[in-house]
Amino acid sequence: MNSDFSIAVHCVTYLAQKQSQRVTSEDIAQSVSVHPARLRKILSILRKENIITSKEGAKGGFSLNDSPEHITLDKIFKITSEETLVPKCPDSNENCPIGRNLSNILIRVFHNAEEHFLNYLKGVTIKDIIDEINSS
Amino acid sequence: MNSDFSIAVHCVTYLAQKQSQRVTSEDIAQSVSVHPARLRKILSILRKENIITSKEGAKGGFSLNDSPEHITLDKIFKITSEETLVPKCPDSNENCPIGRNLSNILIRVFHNAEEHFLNYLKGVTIKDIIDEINSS
DNA sequence: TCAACTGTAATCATTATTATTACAGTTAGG
DNA sequence: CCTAACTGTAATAATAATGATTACAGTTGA
Repeated sequence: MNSDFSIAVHCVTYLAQKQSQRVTSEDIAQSVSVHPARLRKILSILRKENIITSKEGAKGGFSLNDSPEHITLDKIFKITSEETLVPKCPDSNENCPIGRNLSNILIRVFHNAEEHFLNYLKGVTIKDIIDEINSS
Repeated sequence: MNSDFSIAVHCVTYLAQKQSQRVTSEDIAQSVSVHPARLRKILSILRKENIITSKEGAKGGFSLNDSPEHITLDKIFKITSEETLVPKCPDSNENCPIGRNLSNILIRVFHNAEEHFLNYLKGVTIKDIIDEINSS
């Protein structure tokens, strides 16, 4: 798993703190310590899902599109990292009854496990995170 | 996440099918399609946790130490891949209130989410997997 | 028109993962 | 007690994934 998810959460949290002000990828990069070009790629995913809005050109930038209490972490996880929990199985021996079947079975098991994982994340919103930050 | 977990499950399932026969890492490698030296490293973890037994020397090899219905996937996940679900956060800006606090908050959130994940895996045993293999 | 942005692809550097080699230590069986 | 067949483990090399950086076309406000 790469760190797109945690970076995305960071971006959204950052934008939420800035209210509806428009901020540049350069600004956000200051907080996340990640290259603006990479941020823009991740922000682009969030935009396609309507979580944020972007504006090109001078005085352009990014801003939040939804309220922090409506943005749940499972949504962000799904769009940035879905399926990354499913383990890669080596392509095992097709002639072995275990090798042949195991990978599909494990993928199914992991699918279900990921669902439990997401189900928990569904209960956590950006507002929860902001509250935690403010109380610490 | 590397594929140690799925390889470990494969090994245990394989040994379970072989009953208490002793098999070599070379044998298992045939089924998993992974280098014997890597398998021995993973098998070594399983041995330390008493899931399997190993015997060195001529006629040596590996065999299962526990019954398939008692071996749950969460156990295997924990010993091979614990904490791998927690996303790596870039070391964000200490001078930014969000950067400073977010990584700890996310780690906590992911801890909890991983627990839900493991909780599901706890309900799946090696016997379940063998049954699925046999019925397919 | 130009400076300040986003959007995106291409390239390069770094890190993680995996395969392979090597060899010391153990053991069964002659 | 020798030797072939194993495990245990470290070291090295190859490959793949991730991330940083550069580059530049396209958009926009002033």
